[in-house]
Amino acid sequence: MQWAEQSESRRHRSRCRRRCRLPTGHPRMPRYQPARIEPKWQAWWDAHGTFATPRLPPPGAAKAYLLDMFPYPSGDGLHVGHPEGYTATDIVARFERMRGTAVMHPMGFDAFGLPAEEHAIRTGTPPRESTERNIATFRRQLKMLGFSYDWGRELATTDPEYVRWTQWIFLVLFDTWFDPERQQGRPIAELPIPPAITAAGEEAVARYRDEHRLAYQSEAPVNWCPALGTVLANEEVIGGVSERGGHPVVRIPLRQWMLRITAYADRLDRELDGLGWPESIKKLQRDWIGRSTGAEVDFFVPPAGADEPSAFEAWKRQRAETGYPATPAADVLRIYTTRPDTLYGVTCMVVAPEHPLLDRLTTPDQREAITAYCEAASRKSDLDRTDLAREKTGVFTGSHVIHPLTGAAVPVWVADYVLASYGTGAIMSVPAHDDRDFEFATTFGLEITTVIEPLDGNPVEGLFTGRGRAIASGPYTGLETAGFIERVAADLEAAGLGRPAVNYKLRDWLFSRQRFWGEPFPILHEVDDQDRPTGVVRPVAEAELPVPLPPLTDFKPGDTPDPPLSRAGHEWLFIERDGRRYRRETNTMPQWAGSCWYYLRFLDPGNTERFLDPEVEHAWMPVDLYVGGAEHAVLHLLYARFWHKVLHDRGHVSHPEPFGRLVNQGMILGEMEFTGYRAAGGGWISAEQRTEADTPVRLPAEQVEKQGEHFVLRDMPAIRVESRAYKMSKSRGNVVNPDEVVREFGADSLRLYEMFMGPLEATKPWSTTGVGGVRTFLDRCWRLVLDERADDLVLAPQVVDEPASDEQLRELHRMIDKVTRDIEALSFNTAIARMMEFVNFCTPLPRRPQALLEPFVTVLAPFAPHLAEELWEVLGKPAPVSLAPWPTVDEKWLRDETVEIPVQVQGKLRGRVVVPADADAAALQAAATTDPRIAELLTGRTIAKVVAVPGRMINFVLAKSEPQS
RNA sequence: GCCGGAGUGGCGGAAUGGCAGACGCGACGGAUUCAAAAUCCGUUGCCCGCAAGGGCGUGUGGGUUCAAGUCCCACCUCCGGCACCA
Repeated sequence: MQWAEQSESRRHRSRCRRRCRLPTGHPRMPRYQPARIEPKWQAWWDAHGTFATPRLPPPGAAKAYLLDMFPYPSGDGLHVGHPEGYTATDIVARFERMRGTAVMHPMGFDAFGLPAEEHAIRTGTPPRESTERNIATFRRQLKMLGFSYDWGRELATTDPEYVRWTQWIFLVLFDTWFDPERQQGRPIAELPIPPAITAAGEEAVARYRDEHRLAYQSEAPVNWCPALGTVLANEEVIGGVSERGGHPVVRIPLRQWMLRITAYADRLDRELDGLGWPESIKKLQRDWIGRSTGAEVDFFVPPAGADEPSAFEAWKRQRAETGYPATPAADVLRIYTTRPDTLYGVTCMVVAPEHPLLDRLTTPDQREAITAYCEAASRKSDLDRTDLAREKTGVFTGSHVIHPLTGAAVPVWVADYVLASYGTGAIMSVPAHDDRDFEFATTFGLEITTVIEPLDGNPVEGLFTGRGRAIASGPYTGLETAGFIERVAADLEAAGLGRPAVNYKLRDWLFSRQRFWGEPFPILHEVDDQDRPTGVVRPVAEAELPVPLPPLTDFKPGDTPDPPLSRAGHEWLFIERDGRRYRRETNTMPQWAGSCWYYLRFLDPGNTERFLDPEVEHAWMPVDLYVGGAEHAVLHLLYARFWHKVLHDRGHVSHPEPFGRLVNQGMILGEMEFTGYRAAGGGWISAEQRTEADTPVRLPAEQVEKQGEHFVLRDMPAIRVESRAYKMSKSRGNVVNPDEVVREFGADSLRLYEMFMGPLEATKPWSTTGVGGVRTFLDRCWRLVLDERADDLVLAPQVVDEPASDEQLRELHRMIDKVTRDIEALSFNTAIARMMEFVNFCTPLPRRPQALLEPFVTVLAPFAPHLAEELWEVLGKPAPVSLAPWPTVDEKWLRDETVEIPVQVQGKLRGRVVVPADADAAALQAAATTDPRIAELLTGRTIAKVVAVPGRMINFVLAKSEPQS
């Protein structure tokens, strides 16, 4: 394995050396040397401002906003996955520019983030320093690839001016409440205050407002690891201990900033409809939002010692009068269900361990068990609690509630498979028709009552979760699921016992982090003379933004969940305004904040008056094409849409959605690998028989061959070998470095290769010989125009200034037509294939008319811009080809005079005939039947039918005949 | 378990229901060269055949159609995502 890798890379290196070095003895021989021409043209574009974008599109011009997901500038530098999407948008940007479209094509850096902070903790270097260093590397690498960004618009989310407006948007969220009736965010000043609140005084009004803001504070349980001194994400907690170090983790409530994204759940779901996004991504978002419809139902909690039937009847009478209350009082257990048609199958209730009513429902003899159970549950992370493989656990509370329709007593249990954060934190358990309830009931030997049977009438033993027809359901017996749900929900509502309800899996967005390297919140907490918070919160005035990060030297987390910013000096931490003393908010925003609106700031990056000029916004938005990895299918794209909608509601942007068309580039895997397995004894073992004990060994391709379905060892065909490509990773050692590829093959080759690998959206393995293949193509382009044997850059002797032939023009215009359509469809691999065919066509020509080469170079320009500029110059055309007009296709060259038509007999290809392009069905048939082979096949047979598609094919269908003996 | 996506030569991949394998890699042969590299030209799905030609071929099994890689049904495998949301 070692050996194979070494020999391979040695081969690459030696090939590179041959290619890149000037040929000895002919120092001026003008070979294609990307290392020379690429920096030259990058500097030229820079100096001439070739890609600078005006503030507004010129009057009358179409606009195109072509956006890449901006990178996090990691210390590892650019990965070959980055240029894949970047090249795609760059080709479109360059193409659109050449067509006269006003193009917005910016780039920046998503520069807040954990790695920089961890680096800072390790080394003591301020995160800003390492971040700036990494940005410099990324910028150099992006420029090296010749992307046509307007670098004048570059921004980093960490720029103080950018942070200023991120904080400003937070204040917009803070100043907004969601009006459910209008389904719209509105200024907090317009929030109607109930008279009772007004009467209670100014403080009550302030509290009421705070409770309705889109940015609000709440006590949320978090994973706190005392040993590590930090709060951990759910994914970082395994089995109740920290993934790193195995330290205990406790769930503690902590004051957190939340964003009320759930208010927009419905719009975020519905407004996906019109977007030009992949259906799979829309579905991911819909699933994440997780809208479900059903009903809420109240189960009566009988007061201790009361006569239950009469208390229940009294409660029902009261409910019939007052109706269903918006918030449940302590006399009911409220549940949410998507299947109210199974109400008659309820055999038990289950509440989450955190349910507020649990304490009241617990009887003295069960208290000890319940307390122990809840404590154990509180120590588990969400991840442990939702581990499906785990057996159901739970404890009986000792008490019961009354079923609102049947009046039956239903026992109440507590179990952690019920989540406090969804619905009402309590469920009705219907074991016969829900698999989780079934499992729970089976574990604890609870009753199972069947109330639904399948529509086909065959009764089902045990669990049936499908829709069907109700049985043993009182007045609803015989109804089908949909009708039952509709009717029972209406009946419950009329009786004040329940109502139709909608629920979302989406939770409000926990927006604060106990980290240093993020945007400080522009929020002040009032403190008393002992520095204790009074609970009054005040936003920092807009004019005082940005709130900068304090200078710190120690970024380490502390012993308490207190954020690093709380260790800032007093001069940062405390501030006086209007005679009151305030302490700054010390949490910071998560990394998502900056990426929620960068696409807006690109349009107006230098604006010091506002976050974005409305005139500019109106002219460029929405984004016409957004390309990036599918890993952002949910979070980034959902968060950005949410912010955008709030900004829209508040009148700051003119479109409800930011990204019109979205495309996900596929992942680039490492090179294909063959893996054999050695058993403990040293002998080979076939891949399908291997066990954990066998050692994987990477094999060179020469030792492997394909036999039937599988790859086997060439020398031992009984031994199967695995063949696949893996995700690039440092630990696997299969990471391809763009710097090295550019050094060996050139930036144009890297760009072209990544586009030629396959469809943009497909996952595809890297192949270094494949890069060599496109490099060969570029070499051929070079030689098509230039004389490699001359001493200077001069045209090849075959290049002539004479008119192109009809055949050549036909070839040229077809190529232009295909490439144009393929760019529009983002089908770059086939566009490149077509250009290759064109070069293959031109190479053997003894005389190559300039009229053929010049349009070709313009078409090549979006793909291999540096080479195209150089060829353009040698052809004597004024630079830059990057802004030359895209060649127009002359339709007349797309039409053929004659076409070759396949002739089928009984659906099988039996010959071809050449006919005029406009030959109709009759002419086709006449031509086909004169072909001797076809005529012979038709002799003595009856033609039952002739299917002739003019310009396409002809098929003779024969009548059935007796088999000849 | 659920939801996506994909299965086509040795490999990456092309193919509005109408000539399967464009283009590239690799391999093989030739020209050039003292030799090699580079370059240029050619061959390359499998099987039978000297050839002309024929047969078979797009994960598997069915179906629709004059015609299926493409449409429909069932299944298998791989990749990715989600995962007790009542």
